[in-house]
This record gives sequence, structure tokens and C-alpha cells, in this order.
Amino acid sequence: MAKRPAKPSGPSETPPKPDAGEANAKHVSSSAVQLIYDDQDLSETLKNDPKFNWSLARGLEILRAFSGRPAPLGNAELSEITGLPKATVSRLTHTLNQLGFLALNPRLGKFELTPAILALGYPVLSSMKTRALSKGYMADLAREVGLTVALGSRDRSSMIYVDACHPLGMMSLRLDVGSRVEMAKTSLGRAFLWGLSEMERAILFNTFERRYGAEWPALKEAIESSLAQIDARGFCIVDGDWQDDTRGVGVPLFSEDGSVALALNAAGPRFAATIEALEQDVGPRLVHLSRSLQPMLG
Amino acid sequence: MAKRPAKPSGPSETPPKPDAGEANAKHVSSSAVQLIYDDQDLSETLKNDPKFNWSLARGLEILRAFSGRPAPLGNAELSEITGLPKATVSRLTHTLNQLGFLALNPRLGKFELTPAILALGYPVLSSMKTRALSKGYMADLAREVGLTVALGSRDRSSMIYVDACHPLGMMSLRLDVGSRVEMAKTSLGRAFLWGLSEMERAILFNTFERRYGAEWPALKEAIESSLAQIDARGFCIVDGDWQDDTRGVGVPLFSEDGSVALALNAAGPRFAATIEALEQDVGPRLVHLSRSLQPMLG
DNA sequence: GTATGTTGTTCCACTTAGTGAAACTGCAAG
DNA sequence: CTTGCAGTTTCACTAAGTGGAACAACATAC
Repeated sequence: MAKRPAKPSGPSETPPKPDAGEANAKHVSSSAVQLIYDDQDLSETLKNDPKFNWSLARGLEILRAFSGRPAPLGNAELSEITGLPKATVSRLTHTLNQLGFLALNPRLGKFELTPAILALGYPVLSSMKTRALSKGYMADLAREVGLTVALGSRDRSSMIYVDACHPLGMMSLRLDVGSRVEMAKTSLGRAFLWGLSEMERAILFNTFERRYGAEWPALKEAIESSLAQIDARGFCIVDGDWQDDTRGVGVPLFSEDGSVALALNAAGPRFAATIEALEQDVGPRLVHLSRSLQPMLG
Repeated sequence: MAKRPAKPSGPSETPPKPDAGEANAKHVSSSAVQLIYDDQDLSETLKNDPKFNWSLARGLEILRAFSGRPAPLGNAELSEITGLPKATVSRLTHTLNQLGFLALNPRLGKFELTPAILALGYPVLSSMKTRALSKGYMADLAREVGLTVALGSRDRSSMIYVDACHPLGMMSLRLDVGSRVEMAKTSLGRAFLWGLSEMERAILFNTFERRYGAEWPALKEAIESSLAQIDARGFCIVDGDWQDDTRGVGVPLFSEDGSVALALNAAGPRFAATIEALEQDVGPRLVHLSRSLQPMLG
């Protein structure tokens, strides 16, 4: 590979979107491969890591670009999103297409993710005993309380749904396996946070601070209140911090080896999730569920 | 990158598993990145494709290596599985680790896939209207008939579960989102096959022939019988072709734009899935479900 | 305590695979 | 016929990625 640093071609054209104006005009591409969805300054750390394979990272960045966007993406859009040059994107999409992870929608001439990606994730689901064990209980609970019940795990500073059960009529909150939600703002995330060590939590708080900026002080207080709630009664209720009209209740779940690797929650629109119900009924039931799963894992 | 062709180091050691003994001793690595799980001679076609990015392919091959194997894999095992040299694997796992797709299990010193992979697949699930629409009906059906009901889509020559609903007690057939099953041997796959064009089917039959060898003639007849069944009554019953003790019934499902992109099936162990039930009850109900979903997609 | 077989990492020489600016090809409006 | 935009290809360039071999860090075995 080559030419990351652009040919010293003189100070001609204006760079379209120099991000934060990283002084040095070169290294366009490596500054491109980065967060999109999550997290911090990987790029910086990685820039001098001889073990790091940028081609692979760029390719995965293409796949990640589909997250959060409704549908098919063309090479131009992908180039725009990832910040990678058109030529590079063209070759990466070609490769992913050959490998079966992207399919060209002939109608639109754009790429879509294929189910092959799902197969990549299957081992994660199938190896999680907790998931199989809790599934039935979660479904029952969802139906009985009329809320979406979910099991989630961590990815860096967000939570990812590992399973979700919706009650019959629920049309909102259409989240499912693979959904990503903010750790700081959801009951699921805060329940998870509760189980981490002081140190890990401190690191995450740092990340949050950088991410949420002015919002952080208030958010931090809210998080700490949630953690205190879990101390006190085993669950925390989050009301509108994540989405205005949504209320949720979360509990931590210790997994196979004793560390918290999972959390459970139940959530729904305010009208379906009254504070009373969450406090008196749903919360305690989640705690109970969490406790009854415990022994089956040790 | 470099050195795909090994240094002309003389005819010393015996290659461990030269696959089919591809005459030419070089090109070890490119011959390595290939099927593992599916399909044919990509490698050959791709070898001279200047647009193909091998680093990306190798990295994804690492991720794919986790499929089908129960759990954590070390670099050595990954090297063994993929056929890539230790050094390369070490760098790729390092990269995937940095990106958050692999996590090092400190207990074992081996890598595991993380939920981050699930997030990659989420757009596939969320963009599939059929999935959301059918979910409730599938769950009901699963409960009522006591079988696993699944929705699947194609990846090359296999089917991938896009959703699955298990009845309460069912402990076998633990398949789920992302599960991969053989197209040729399952009711799901054959229902899907039914909806393809003559040409596409012919191509797949070729693949099957190469894959199944001596088994193929019998299998082909079974497939054709299944297709005829769908012609006649809309569903096909497959009895033990995939797993000895398993029976299933499948129906094709036309998706948004009129092409068959999905199939539905219901399956379970023989004692739970009698031929009578499949023929008189489950089959017709699946057909009905498929038909009632149709108009909601056009 | 020294051998032996693991595993994963690092070195290093090597060069080709990957790169990106720019030119080019289509296509679709205007 | 332009003009604009999406996608591909060309081309010159070289550093990114490679893989063999040496190395380090542990286990176990003897």
C-alpha cells in the first residue's frame, strides 16, 4: 500500500471537510477510519502501530457505515460517510461484494448488507447460555407487562441488544438483536454500569464527559442516582433521559464467570410504563428474574 | 504486501495439509482465504483481480473462523483454521481487537467475538419489513403447533436464519438469527430454491453437485420432489434429509419487490412433527401466513 | 534443573498489494 | 450539447503488509 501521505502536490485545492483541521494535510485516510458510531481517538493511537492493519479497518468501516442509515448506499455516499477516497471505496465494496457481505441492489445501483453478516454474529448469540435460559422468561414478562424486555451487553461505551422481546401490540421501540443504545442514557446501560469496577466506570465517565460536553454534569448526576437506586432496591428507573417519551427499568445480570457482562431491562412509551408499574411490578420482577438466572450460570 | 509466493527455499518440509495438492507450491495464503463455510473456488477467480483487497478478506476470514466452533480461539488455532501464517494472524487479531470485534478472554488467553459484530448485522434485520410483520404470527404458530418456526434468507448456497421462534419446551433445534443451514437439505432452503429462476437454480445445482459428490443424485431427486410438492400444494415436507431425527415443512415468501428473497419453515423432532400434522395443519397454515403477508409488502 | 513442546510476538528483508489523484466512462437531466 | 454526478480505471509510487525465522514466555515432563 502506499501513498497515505498525499503526493506533495503543492497547496492547491481546498480540502472538502478537514474535520477539525488536523494541521498536517496528509493522513487523510487514517483520520477517516474512526468512530462513526462510537468512541474516541483510536486513530491517534493506532497511527503508529505497526501491527494494525488499515485495509481491514477500512473495510469494516464500510460495513459499519450502514448502521443507523436506513438503506442502500452507493460508493459515493460511502466515500462521503467514511471519508475514504472514491477509488478506495470502490475496491473495498468490490471485495465485500465478492465475499458476499454486500449485495448490489440492481434497481438502485447501490449496496446493501446481506444476511451473511448475521452469520458472522451467530457464534456470539449461540455461546451465550444466559440468552437461551432467559428467553422464555423475557417473552412472558414482555407479554404480561406490555413492555419491550431486552438483554444487552457492552460494546465500548454503548450497549448492544443481544435479545429483545416485544409485547404484541407494541409498534414503537422497534429495537432488536444488534441494536445499539447509549450506555449513559438508558436503564440498560446504567444497570450495566453499576456492575463495573470503580476504575472501569471512571474510564467510561471520562469518555462520556468528552462526548456529552455541557450535557454531562446533569447526566452524571442522573447516572449516579440510577446507580444508587440499584444499590437500594436492585433496579433503576430511567424516565425520558434517552428518548423523551420513553421510560425504562434496568437490572444488572451477572454472567457465567461472575463478572457483569449483561443487563436486563424493560421499557416502553410513558403511557404503557407508568412509574407505579415500574416501581411496584416490573422492577421487582426483573430483579427476581435476574436472581433466578444467577444459579443456573455459576 | 508481499511474499505470498514463498521464498524459493528449496523443497524441504512437507506441507501439512496441501488441500488438494495444488501443484504449485506457492500462493499458500491466497488459497487459504476461501470457503471454510461455503462455496467454491473464489480464490481462483480472485487471484488476479486487482480490485480485490486480500487484507480485508483475510481479516474477515478470521471472524468467520469462529463460526461452527464452540468458543474462544487462540492465534495458533486461528492460524491452523485459516491457513494463514502465525505472524499474519497475530496482526489481524490485534487489529480486530483494537476495533472491538474481538475480545481477549484473559482466563484462556484466547479471542472471542464481541457483541459489536451483532451491531454490524442490525441494519439487515431492521430494514426487513417482512420480519417485523411476520414476527407475531410466527410466534403464535410456533406456540400452537409446538415447532420451531423460522424465517430465512439466502447467502450463496446456504440459508441464513433471519428470525426464529421456538415453542416453550423445545430444547433441540436451537437455531437462531444468523444460523446457517444447508439450502439443499432443508425445507427452508428448498422452498427458497423453488422461487428462483431456472438459471439461478441451475447454477446452484452445479455447486451442489460439486459439494455433495456421490450423494448428489439422490439429493437432487429429493429436491425435485420438494419443488413439485410446492407446485402442487404450496409447501414441501422434508423428512430427515437434513438431520436424521428432524422433520420440517417450508414455504417460499415473496418479498418487497416481487422476487423471492425469503422462505418460512416450521420444523422439529419427528415426535413433535408428525407427517399428518405437517400435511394437514402446519403446511397449510404456513401457506396461509405467507399469502397474508404478501399484500402487506407490495 | 534442564529439556521439550506449547503459544504468541517481534525482527527484518523483501516487494507487491494497496493507494489516491486524476483521467475517464456512462448516464441523466437541464 | 453541456453540465453534473456516480462509478471505474489508470498509473506512478512506495510504505504497508507479509511471512520465515528467531525469540520470549510459559507450561509440563523428565
